[in-house]
Amino acid sequence: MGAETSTAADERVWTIGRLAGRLDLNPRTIRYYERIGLLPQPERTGAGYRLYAETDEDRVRFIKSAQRLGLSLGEVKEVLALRERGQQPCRYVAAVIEQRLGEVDQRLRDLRAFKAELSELRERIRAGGVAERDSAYCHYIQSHAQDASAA
Amino acid sequence: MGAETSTAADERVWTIGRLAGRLDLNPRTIRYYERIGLLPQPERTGAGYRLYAETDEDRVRFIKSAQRLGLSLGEVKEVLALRERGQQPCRYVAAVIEQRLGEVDQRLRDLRAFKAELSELRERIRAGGVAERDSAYCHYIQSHAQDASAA
DNA sequence: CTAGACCTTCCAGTCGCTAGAAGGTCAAGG
DNA sequence: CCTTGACCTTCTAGCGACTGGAAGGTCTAG
Repeated sequence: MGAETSTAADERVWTIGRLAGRLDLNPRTIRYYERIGLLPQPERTGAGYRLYAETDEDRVRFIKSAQRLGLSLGEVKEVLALRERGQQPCRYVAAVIEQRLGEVDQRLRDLRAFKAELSELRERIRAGGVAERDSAYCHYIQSHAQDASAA
Repeated sequence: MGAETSTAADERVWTIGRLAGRLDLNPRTIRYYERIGLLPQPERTGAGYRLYAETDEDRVRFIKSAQRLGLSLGEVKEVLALRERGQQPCRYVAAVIEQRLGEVDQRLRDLRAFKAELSELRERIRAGGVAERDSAYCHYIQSHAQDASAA
């Protein structure tokens, strides 16, 4: 817990578990990010333990923020790569946001339709409306499918 | 295309490609269903070609209907297994439908919140409100994340 | 000195397919 | 008879974003 490290003044250094704790993540997730190239190869102790500092924490936080906005890890990687090439990733980000919004709208429409369908089926189940005639598999599902294709 | 087969009168028989064509599926999907135990081992020709009849088509149609109602293939397998044990799967199905409805509601709430967040970020991007000050990664994402955590 | 909490690596599983590779089979046409 | 090309077979591996187990090394507190 001492503050002395070899190089910088306040270069706090954590093992993977501590970093994961700060970020509320599974250590495996951090290794995974490293493996797919989202995080650089960290320094190691003599025993091979990974060592992390604040820059790594920032980077993971950024990844998580971007993820929360619907960027895939592949897209996050692209953003990070653009930055590393000294370019502005923001145009790219803006395009992804735009695309994601379209997808969210579509998904909302789908989900609302799906909910209506499920609700209708539930009503029918509640009402006991489907007789216990022997349909091959499950009469709830099959009569529902029939009605849906008929409509 | 002849109607004569060895056993039953009108036992139409198709290869996997024809069955897939009727169902508008990839043949690989049908093999996949077989592999995970959703479809029984079909008869084979001397050359090893799979042979299917109407009962198989019905079964796949049922699988697809159930899937459309949000059952996972694991749950479909359970339904099928119940049927094969001579039990009524409908109670099980009703429970799954109920659960799925809850999940859909939750997902709708999440998605609406997510859309609001994305829209707000888009507005900000459009307005050009975020200055081009050099934040470490992408100022759109980071300023958004800050605001979100502050709120 | 030992317990147990951490760390390392590698391999495999999740879900619902989908694709590639390498090879066998079949019907039609030249 | 032979070839072409569309079909079929199997095996393996990939997608995304992790997560888990196994087998072993390391570190710290009591």
